[in-house]
Amino acid sequence: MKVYNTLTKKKEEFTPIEEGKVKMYVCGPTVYNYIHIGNARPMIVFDTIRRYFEYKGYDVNYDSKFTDVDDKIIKKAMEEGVDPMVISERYIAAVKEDMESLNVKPATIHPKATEEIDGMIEMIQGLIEKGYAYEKNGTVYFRTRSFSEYGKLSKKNIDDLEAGHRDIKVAGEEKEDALDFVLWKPKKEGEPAWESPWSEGRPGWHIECSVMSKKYLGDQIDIHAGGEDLIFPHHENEIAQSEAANGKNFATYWMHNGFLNIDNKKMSKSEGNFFTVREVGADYPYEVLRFFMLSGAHYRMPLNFSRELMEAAKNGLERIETCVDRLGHMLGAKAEVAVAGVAGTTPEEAEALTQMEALSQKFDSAMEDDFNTADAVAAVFELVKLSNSRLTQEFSHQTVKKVYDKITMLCDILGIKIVKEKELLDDDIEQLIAERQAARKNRDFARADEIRDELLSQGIVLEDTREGVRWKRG
RNA sequence: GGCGACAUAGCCAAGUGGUAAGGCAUGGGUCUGCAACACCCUGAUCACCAGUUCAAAUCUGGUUGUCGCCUCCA
Repeated sequence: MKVYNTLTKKKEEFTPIEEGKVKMYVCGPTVYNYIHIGNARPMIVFDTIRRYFEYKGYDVNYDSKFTDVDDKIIKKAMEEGVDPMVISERYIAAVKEDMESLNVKPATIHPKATEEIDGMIEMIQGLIEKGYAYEKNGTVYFRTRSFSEYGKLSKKNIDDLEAGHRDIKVAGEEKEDALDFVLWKPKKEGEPAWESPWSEGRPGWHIECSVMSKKYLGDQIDIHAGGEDLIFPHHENEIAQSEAANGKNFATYWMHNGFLNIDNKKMSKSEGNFFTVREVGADYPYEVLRFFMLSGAHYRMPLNFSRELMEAAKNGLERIETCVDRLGHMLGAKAEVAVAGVAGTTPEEAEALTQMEALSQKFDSAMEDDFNTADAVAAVFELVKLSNSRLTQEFSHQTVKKVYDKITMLCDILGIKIVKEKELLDDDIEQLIAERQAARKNRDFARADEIRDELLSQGIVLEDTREGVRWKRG
């Protein structure tokens, strides 16, 4: 399995620290609002990567934090006149709902920053003792230049940073060096705060991840992931903190997803061009959004979002759903002959199964190559084509079942729910469908169409297939 | 100013040396009472220039263009 590593800028063979286990940490959202579709990209991408590892038999320990204390949360709390905890708890609940909608598995552990303050104080203390950090008037800074490898992830030259045009010295007049960043800051009036040896205050953003990763996964982890914008300074600072504090290499592989853009421009609140997951969910089934994210581009590439692209994704996904639905019906209709015949006994069946295995291999190869989901989806489409064009009622139950299981399993690795739960229709709707069939038999097409239109108005779409009438929610 | 990514058919997109996967859309056809589904057919020499090679979308150099990071940000 090959993984692209931001640290080395190469695809590398994946070798876990501990045989058969994957320890991965994914930076989670700051909970001050409903998540937007850009936040959803890493969730979906890294959930899919996790699912693939699990499919390959790895025991995955997946750690993803919530930043539940931060300026934006405090600001929102003040606006609403409530405790910041009210805000963070509200949006943590919302994020979890959105994750479930998107079929993102809950992490093994979802630590919250406010519940890990002790560990942060401990790590900061250790950094001070080792000379990597210092305190000034209640604020603790990381002494960036003391960590010799600073810049190794973002490939930044520390002197270029200082010479850069950016005005780094905003509020840091008391810092020893403009590059130093905050580990602990004293509270301002009305802000939530915790006791510490230096001041009553709260931790800096970067230290959270170093601590929440160490506590639940240990000093060294296999994969650390997040959006590409986190490479600098967030992940660079995490490396400095963790490696300085623990004296060990932090993460073996650093993975970063590309951005999701709107009209080829980065989403931003100031531009007003962002959509929440819920807004998109109101217009499209959630699995379409997930499918779009996985099929629309490789995870490291930028991905453009538009209604047109979502429509294309919706149509494509429906093609897969229709295929699986058909196979499901074939299996249902043939249930009584389940024991008849052995899979692959006819040349046609054997040939179909051989091709199925080849496509399954193609899927795996795509995923093995730095999780190329777009290519993996292509393999699924080819499987659909194989099924639609080759599988007939003549095939044995076992062969059909194998193809059905294969497609649904591959979709499951991608986290795409392809099989709709069996819904039951009302008796009177069943009655109408039966009546329409009778009308069709009598060539009373006017009545048949009338019934079809009536059902359509109730959101039920009828399709007359060779295998009988099928319905779906439109 | 520093660092980096990308440029493949109408649209999205895979493809890192041997003459271009897949999806969406379009057009034609088959099936069907009709519709829908499905199936068959239909399309690109890979931004441009130069070089390396028997052979390049795929390697090297350059040009142009788009985007990102350097500040909270997935």
